[in-house]
Amino acid sequence: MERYYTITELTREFGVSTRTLRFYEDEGLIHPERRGRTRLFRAADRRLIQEILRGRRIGFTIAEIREIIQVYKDPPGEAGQLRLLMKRVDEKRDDLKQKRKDIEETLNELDHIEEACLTRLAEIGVGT
Amino acid sequence: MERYYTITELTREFGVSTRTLRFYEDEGLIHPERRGRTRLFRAADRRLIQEILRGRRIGFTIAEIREIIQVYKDPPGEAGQLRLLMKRVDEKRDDLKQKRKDIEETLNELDHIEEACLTRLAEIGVGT
DNA sequence: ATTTTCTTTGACGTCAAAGTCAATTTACGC
DNA sequence: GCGTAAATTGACTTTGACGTCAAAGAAAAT
Repeated sequence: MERYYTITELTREFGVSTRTLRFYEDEGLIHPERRGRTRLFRAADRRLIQEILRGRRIGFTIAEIREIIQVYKDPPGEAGQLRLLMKRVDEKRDDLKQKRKDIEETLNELDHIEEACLTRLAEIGVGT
Repeated sequence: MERYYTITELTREFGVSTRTLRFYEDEGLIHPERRGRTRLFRAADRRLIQEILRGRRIGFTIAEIREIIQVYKDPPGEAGQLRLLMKRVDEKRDDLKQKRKDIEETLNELDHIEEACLTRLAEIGVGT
């Protein structure tokens, strides 16, 4: 018998609310099993949630996340659809590369700020 | 006489609406000059807008962006404040590093998807 | 068995970040 | 100077992503 997770176990693990997970189900991102009305999350659901949250962290909308999941679940078979998908993938890639650059730059800025703080601290409170 | 930009020039350059720039002014992120009621944007405002949009792209809230701007404009002088700031900087750094990792992973996924598309395309429509 | 502790459902609320719209006011092109 | 295009302001609306109840049904613990 495969192990399953309760909803609160997962909320604790991932730091999200039950509302969030139910919301994701309403949005068609996950489909946990049911025993009666109670949701049973399997390892596959858990992994999917991890992916969803990763998407969320980098700013994907629910719709985008759903799209990606959809593509994995049932990839388009028709050539036109495939080309369309590749175009969208390309766009997303550019988007993410820009974001990565933005992040690098901001990390540099943060370094500068921290340095400035240290310098300033050394100037005033010479202790600690 | 220094050159200035009109609001629509900037909206076109950055792909945002006038409402957005006025919103940023309302939120105290920028302070363009005025001739009568009309806003005049200087090069400094323009650069600031670039930074704001960069912050936006990586998911900073208006409040966070305002905070960063504030720190540049008038860095805290008191030791406690400085340490607090450094803590916040550290947190942000962790956050951004996680995001960078998320992006790397997602870029990999996108590569896989694209490959799969190409393979599939080769299988069906053997010509272009 | 019954208390306590989840869990679910559904409806409504909220919050950030703008979008939209209407009614004026400029500014510009000639 | 005058018409037209652009800018401003203020109010209201929207959108996405949940939060917050309340009421009621199930589970677990004693």
